[in-house]
Parts: sequence; structure tokens; C-alpha cells
Amino acid sequence: MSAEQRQQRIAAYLHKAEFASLEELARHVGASVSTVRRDLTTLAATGSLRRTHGGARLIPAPSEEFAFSSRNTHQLEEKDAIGRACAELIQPGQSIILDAGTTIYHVARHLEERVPQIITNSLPVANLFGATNRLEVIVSGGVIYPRLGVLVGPLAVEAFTKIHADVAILSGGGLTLGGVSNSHGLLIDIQRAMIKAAHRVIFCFDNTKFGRQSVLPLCGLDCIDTVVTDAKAPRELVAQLRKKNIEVIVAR
Amino acid sequence: MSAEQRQQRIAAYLHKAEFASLEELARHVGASVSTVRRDLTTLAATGSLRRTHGGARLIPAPSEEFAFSSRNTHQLEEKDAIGRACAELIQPGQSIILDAGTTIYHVARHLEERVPQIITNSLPVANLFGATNRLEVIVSGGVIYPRLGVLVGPLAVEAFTKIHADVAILSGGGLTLGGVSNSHGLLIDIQRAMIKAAHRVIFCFDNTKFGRQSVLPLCGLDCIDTVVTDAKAPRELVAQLRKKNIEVIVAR
DNA sequence: TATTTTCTTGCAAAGCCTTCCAAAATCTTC
DNA sequence: GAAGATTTTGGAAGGCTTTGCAAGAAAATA
Repeated sequence: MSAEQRQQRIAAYLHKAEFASLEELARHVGASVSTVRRDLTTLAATGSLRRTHGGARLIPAPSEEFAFSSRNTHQLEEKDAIGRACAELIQPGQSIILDAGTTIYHVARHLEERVPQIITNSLPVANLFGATNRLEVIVSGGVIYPRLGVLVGPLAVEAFTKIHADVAILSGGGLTLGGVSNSHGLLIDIQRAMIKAAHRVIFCFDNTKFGRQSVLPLCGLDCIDTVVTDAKAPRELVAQLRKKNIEVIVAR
Repeated sequence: MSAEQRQQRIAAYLHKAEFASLEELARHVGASVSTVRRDLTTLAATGSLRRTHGGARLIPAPSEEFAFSSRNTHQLEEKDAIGRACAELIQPGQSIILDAGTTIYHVARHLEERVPQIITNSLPVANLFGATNRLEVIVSGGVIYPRLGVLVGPLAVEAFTKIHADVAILSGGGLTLGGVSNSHGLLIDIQRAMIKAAHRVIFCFDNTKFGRQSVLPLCGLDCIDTVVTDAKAPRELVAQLRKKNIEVIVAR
């Protein structure tokens, strides 16, 4: 049997079985485990299935959710740790502005029972809290920025210029000693309004954002009160931030 | 069995059981309690369930968060028929204001490929379109009214007073010859703003709303251009509406 | 506070993955 | 058709991940 033929049979088998172990597949196509392993690597590279430990899995049907929501995101452990650490900074009873983005989504998940009121332009965050009535969620208006479920545009900016909150929790595309940068002008307008609206500004960055510079500048370091990051953040940059009087929390 | 497979089975089990203890899960997937514990931690980090002491609890899936979404609703056949009929009234290219509520959600589902732009205060509707970028969705701001996922309050009213659209599609709690009524003042404020903002006003009522009167009056019959209903609507009332120069579409 | 249950942490065993190598199969070239 | 080069295959060694267990810490219960 040719290689292609074998890979096709593997794909077909998985299509019925959802999961399959290496041995299972090896038996099914009559080849060694090593060969199946190689086949799976190629198949995974072309995107027709996903490798797992000990086997392979069918690609999950394209869900209609937003690009992240929860699973399916890089640096998951780190972001979850950042989320927890950031939530612990919040005093009970404070009102919070929450930015959009995957990192902040993880903050939101740890925030539920601490605060009475949050203000956000992120649909995933709104959905997270919308069904419960434990806390009040104010959603800024705006146009949905498709894949991410962020509300952008003048309506969104306006909403934040009218509001005041104790804390704003944001993230960005990159952090250097020159300040914070982000990828899209639409987002930046809103984030600037958020910063102005809040008494205390907390930025969350996973380690991959350190030292990186994104397309457009958002604000200087002087706008930031606190940075929350994970244990893999470069020590030197952390030290330099502290020297500039920024509180840096390293989540672990 | 691979780790992912096991985690999926845990998630599936919880989907039926709401709660489950560690031992229960361990027995069900044939792994040790330690392993299940670790699995639960990962699953909780992705947000698919919530850890509790001694077990885990289900988190409602995003599509089912709000009280209705699509299934789990009375008069499903009728509402779907109304939704399709109402969507057919829309000319390609028109901009649409969509009210919240289960009936209108069904309209939205049939609207996707007809219009370039919709404006809504319903989170379920926003979620429905938010992940695609086929059409522009403008979300009014506001406070989330918990169970239904409607955005209410001054921010929402204001958003609709600034906007203009070709068509507004609304529903209400009751329809009599005296006009339309609804259950909540917060909703009524917004609906009035929607009516003012649109050139043409379409109301969708399933048959149970005919002849009923809800708590608060919303508007008179003179505000309505078109009513869409289902085949079980009382003929007499339909006839009387037509006599008053209202276009009545009966979906079947 | 005392007691039980559950959680965390560390560790050793088992299983899986990567890497490398030699044999087999296939393709080139003459 | 034959010799050599190339690719594919199956297997083995070593490293990494996962798993189950046990002991101490923390939390819930009474």
C-alpha cells in the first residue's frame, strides 16, 4: 500500500472514530507504529487532524464562537495565572473597566465574586457574566470587530468618555521601556478613553509581549500604575519597570 | 485512552450530570482520582467547567447561556416560521434594527445573508453574527438585563436616538386593538426609541400574544406598518388589523 | 477545637515521543 | 536489466510527559 493511500485510510478511520490510538491505527492500516506516527505528523501539518499524546483526534468542527473565548489560545497556563493574580489586586466593591482580548478574558473569569460592577467592550466577557445576575455588567456600544468580538468605533469611545471607574484592566500588543503599543487604531482610541476614565490602570502582559513593539503607540509608561505578567517574563525588563516606579506583579 | 479523550468524556459526563464528584468521574473514565483532578484543572483553565471542592460543576455553554437562544423555547415551530416570513420582507441592502426577545432572535437567524448591517441591543443576536464578518453588527450599549441578555438603560436608549435605519423589527408582550404592550419599562423606553429611529416598523407576534395585554402600554396601532404572525393567530383580530390599514403577514 | 475530607506537592513507574540507524523498497541512470 | 542513489520503513535508545500513589497542608464539617 502506498503512503498516500495509507494516510487516506487513517483520515477516514478517524473520521468515524473521533479519536484513535497509534496502535489502533497501526493495526488498522497494517503498518508499524513508527510509520503511523510519521503519517500523523504529515497529516497534522496539512491540518486534516490533530495530534494528541498517544493518538490523534479529528479536527473539531469549526465552532461559531469567537476566536478565543477560552480554549484554543496560546500561553493558556500563563494567561490563567495572570488572570488570577490580577483579580487578586482588586478590592471588593471596586468598579472595573475591562478591555477586550484573551488575556483580559482570563482576568474576567477570576473576577466574578469580587466586584459589583464591570464595564466592558468585549462580547465574550459580556457573555461570561451576562447570564448570572450577581453583578451588573455595562456594555459599551459599538460595532463588532468580527473575529474577536470587540466593540469598536465612536459609540464605544463615547461610552468610556462618559464613565468613571476605580480600576481599568487592559492589555496590549507589546511593552517596551518606551511604552505600550497595540495593533489597531480602533482599539487604541478606546483604550485611551479607558485609561482616562479610570483612577488606577493595570496592564496585563504575558511574557511574549515583553520587549515587543506593535504597530501603533498607545501610551507611555507614565500612564501605567501596575503591570501583571507571568514567571517567564524577562527579569531585566521587569527590574527596569520597577525602577520607573511601576508596580510589577509576577504571577506563578 | 488518551488524555484529551478522557477530558472530553469528563466534559460530556458533566454535561448530563451538572455536578460530579472526583470518584464518580474517576470511575466513569477508568482513571485514578489524581488524574481526574489534573484533568479538571486543565478543563477549568480552558473555562469548560468550574472546580468545586470534591468535584466539578458545569458552566453553561455560551450558546445556551441566555434563557432562550434557540431551543428551549415555546412555540418553536411557529417562531421559526415567523422568523423566515419576516426575513423575507426585507429588501437586500436595507439596514435593520433588531429588538431583543426570542421571536426576534428567530428572525435574525434567517437574516444573515440578506442585509449588510444590523443594529441591536440583544446579546444573543450579537453573538449570532459576531463571529462571522459577513455583515456589520452595531451593538447598542447598556446594562445587561440578566436572564435575557438584553442591553437596557440610558446608554441603550441614547444609542437608538442617534441612529437611523430602514426597518425596525420588534416584538412585545401583547397585541390588542388598543395597541402593543410590554412587560418592562426599561424595555419600552428602548423600543420607543427604535420605532422613532426606523422608517418602517415591523412587529412579530406569535399567536399567543394576540388579544393579550401586558403590564405597560408601548405604542398604538398607528405606529405599526406590518405585523408578522403564525397560522394559529385568531382570524378575527387579523381581519380587524387589516381594516386598520396594517399589513398582516401570516407565516405557514 | 477535633475530625474528616479534599487539595497540593513530590516522586517513581510506565508510557509516549524524538532521534538515529539499518534494512527494504523505490527510483535513476546507464 | 543492473548498479547506485534516494526514499521509505521498522525498530531501538534515550529523553520527556503522563500517571498513580503517598505524605503533609488546607479546607470543610461537626
